[in-house]
Amino acid sequence: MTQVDPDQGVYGISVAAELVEMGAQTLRQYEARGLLEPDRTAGGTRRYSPNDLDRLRRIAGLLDAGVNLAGIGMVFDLERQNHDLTEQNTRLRAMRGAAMTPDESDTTNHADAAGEADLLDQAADLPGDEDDDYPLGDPDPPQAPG
DNA sequence: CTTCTGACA
DNA sequence: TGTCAGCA
Repeated sequence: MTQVDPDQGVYGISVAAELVEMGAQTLRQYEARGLLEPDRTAGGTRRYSPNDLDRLRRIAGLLDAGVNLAGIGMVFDLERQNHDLTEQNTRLRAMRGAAMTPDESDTTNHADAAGEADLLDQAADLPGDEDDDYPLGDPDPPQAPG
């Protein structure tokens, strides 16, 4: 049986917009905001995957909950970081359980010191490898009167 | 179909 | 702020 890749873009923007009950312009806007990145054909037209449609429905839900588009972008980024960190966590746990015997808690000579340091480096780099998108720096919003 | 700009609540 | 209409 040929299983369908849920990440594979199949729907054109009009079909996708109808399926999620949004305007096509709105879908383009979400992509411009970085909330979505549907596939593109060689000609440059968007192809939305089933996962993209789920993402669009989640955007609608978050908007309905009162989260603005900027906040939704933060939610998605945090979800990705959470996913990556969880993955690294399970790998670290698995490796430590396999490589260490009770007597070998010797601090001087770890057989897998190199590999362990490598994983630790990856874990440490995770939050930063996403170039700092949301500085959260200026607390005062630049707002024009009227 | 694409990007871009402006208007409305 | 988010959505929609019109243009090229």
